[in-house]
Amino acid sequence: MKGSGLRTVVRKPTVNDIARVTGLSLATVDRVLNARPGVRNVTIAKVNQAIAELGYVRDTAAANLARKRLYRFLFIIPETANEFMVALDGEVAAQGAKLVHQRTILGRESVPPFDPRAMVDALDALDPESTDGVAVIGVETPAVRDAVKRTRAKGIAVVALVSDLPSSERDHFVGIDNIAAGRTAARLMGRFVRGQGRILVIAGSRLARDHLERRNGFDALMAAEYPNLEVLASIEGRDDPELIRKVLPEVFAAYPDLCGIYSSAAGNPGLIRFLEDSGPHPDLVVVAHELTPSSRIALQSGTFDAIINQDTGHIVRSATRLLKATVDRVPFDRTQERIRIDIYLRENQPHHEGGA
Amino acid sequence: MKGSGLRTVVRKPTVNDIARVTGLSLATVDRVLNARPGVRNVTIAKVNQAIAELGYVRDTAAANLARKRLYRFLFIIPETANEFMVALDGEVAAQGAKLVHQRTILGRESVPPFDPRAMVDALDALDPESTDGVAVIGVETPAVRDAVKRTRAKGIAVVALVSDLPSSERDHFVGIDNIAAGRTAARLMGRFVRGQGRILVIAGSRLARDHLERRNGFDALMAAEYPNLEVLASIEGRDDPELIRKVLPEVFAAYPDLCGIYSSAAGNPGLIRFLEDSGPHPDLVVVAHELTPSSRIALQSGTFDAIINQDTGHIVRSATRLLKATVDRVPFDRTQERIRIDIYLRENQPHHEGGA
DNA sequence: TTGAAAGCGATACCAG
DNA sequence: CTGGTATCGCTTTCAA
Repeated sequence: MKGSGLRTVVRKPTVNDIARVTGLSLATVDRVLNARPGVRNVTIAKVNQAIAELGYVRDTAAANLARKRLYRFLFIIPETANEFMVALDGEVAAQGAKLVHQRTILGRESVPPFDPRAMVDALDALDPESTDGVAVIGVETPAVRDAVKRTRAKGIAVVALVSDLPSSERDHFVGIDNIAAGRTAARLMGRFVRGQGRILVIAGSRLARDHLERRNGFDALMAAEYPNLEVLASIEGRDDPELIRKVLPEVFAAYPDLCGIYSSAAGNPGLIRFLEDSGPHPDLVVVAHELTPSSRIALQSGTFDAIINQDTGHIVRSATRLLKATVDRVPFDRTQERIRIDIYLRENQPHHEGGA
Repeated sequence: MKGSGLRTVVRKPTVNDIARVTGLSLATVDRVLNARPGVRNVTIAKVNQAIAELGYVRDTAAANLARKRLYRFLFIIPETANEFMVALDGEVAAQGAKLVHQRTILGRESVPPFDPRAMVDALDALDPESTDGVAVIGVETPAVRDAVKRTRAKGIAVVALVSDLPSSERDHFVGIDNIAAGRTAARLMGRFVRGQGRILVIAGSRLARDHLERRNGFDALMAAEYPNLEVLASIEGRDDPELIRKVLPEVFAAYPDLCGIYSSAAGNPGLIRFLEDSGPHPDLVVVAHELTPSSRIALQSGTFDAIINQDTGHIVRSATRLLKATVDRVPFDRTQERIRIDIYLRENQPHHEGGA
């Protein structure tokens, strides 16, 4: 039995120690700590010297207390009825309720989906006086890209959620690697399907970068490794359950040898309803995205074979932490912020204990 | 565009407000807030009344500052060389380094693996004066169970890590549902294997509850749903790579129709070495546990087909949060603390960006 | 049983 | 350019 126990009782140095060591006042120490103007270079050097020697690290909690700091973050989420967005919005609301007690307030604002113009207006309306950071789910168009740049220029931190906006130079992206997610779906499809036949892909919007990336990843791996499975031209579900439900009968009629469906976007309830109404499909493999109330049931009953998920709770927590780290200009833990590409089968599905 | 913006600037009530409203002093308010003795019942009632009316919630950061609170937690981890334990230990070290700046110090202590006696001694040596909580990975024997009870009776919070100790009435369990993990492995095996044949299970120790549960879950699902696959009596790998490597040749010789291996414990490097030395096994499906440096490579190269993982970073963070919540007697977020049963295929494997 | 006042670590305002 | 001091929300002696 050995170990690096708990005996290291380290009285950490404070601003007072720095003041004492340098013979300066608290006020001056604070000035250099916060890079405020009006301090001679020699003095600055003296303080930094002491900081280095003492190994001083600011106590954020105390600083926030004194400063009465409030983190005001806004989540701009598409106003769609799909379960994933609803879940995400619910997480923002739920976590926001707790974060109030940690000097953080989360606001929510919804904009019409796939509407770059609305997103631009929402961003341009932001006031840095009342908003420290914003998390957006948007489509990557030049207008949006520029609006994000303007927002950051105003001094508001920006993270892209779910669908990346790399060209906008947002501070961070919080979401999964969608190309990898598409490849993962393809791998599951390839290994689960027996024999050969055709695969149907139900896509969402061609405007959304995440949907496109999934599709590309899926097609690439299927083509490379499962030549016996023919991937059909995808149908555009527009995340609309009713639309999806209505077009599926024709597809099934046209391709009797359909052996797999990859539902790469939203609108799963329509797919589920069709599959359950049209009797059991024992040899059909269905892989879908996002663990939601309806897809959960479909997975349980065997209508779906696998679900690829991104954890909405994690996404919201991560976005909040990253916005905080950005405005505080402090580093963050990469591994903690990496959103996993979750694979759920019936057996490893987390139990739903009430909650939103 | 609508939303519940950010305008709600809520000046939250403080102890001063309570004092003012009740006409009492800060000291008295503090006494009832912290359930300290020496306050008349009427006074207590008055304060509680005000708390309820104002909707007061204590500012933990300020309280900890004033109290100079330090959270001292100890992780007792088996002194095994296996990659999973090494990773876990590394996480404790890494997170501990950052947590110092958040009034939290994480200690580490190692004990001989599968040695109930050593664990009991380590627990009994704990002093509540210098330790607020402890996270243990241990085997569930009556002696350990009682030692955990004594530890809690001393006023030290206890969480079980990775392998549960339900009979000990530990405060929390941080880890996965291992029965479900076993079932998940079985499902992957059943869906990935083509045709029929025998399945080999490499087990760890019969003392470890987590290993047993995985085995039970695996067997149950295989028997119920894949009768065409015969699961052999498992071999005891004792988490020892060398031992595993040495016994495998006989197994392969004895069962030429081996079509799957479920490596349910540690010791993967031995399995990998054997598989790679004995030439390619195109039709052999291998499912193993824990994403580690060696299993990562095996997954990438195709030697392993799937890996079931529990995130060590998450486990350590969760254990720390739960210990904190326990000693502070405050609630926690169930969904955040649930450790997922991760499934990794080659395609959704997280990129390794340096780090431990 | 209750209150006054100092202090935790850091910030900010007002003088000098 | 630099220092003194009140303050943030809460805890903790020390007195009364």
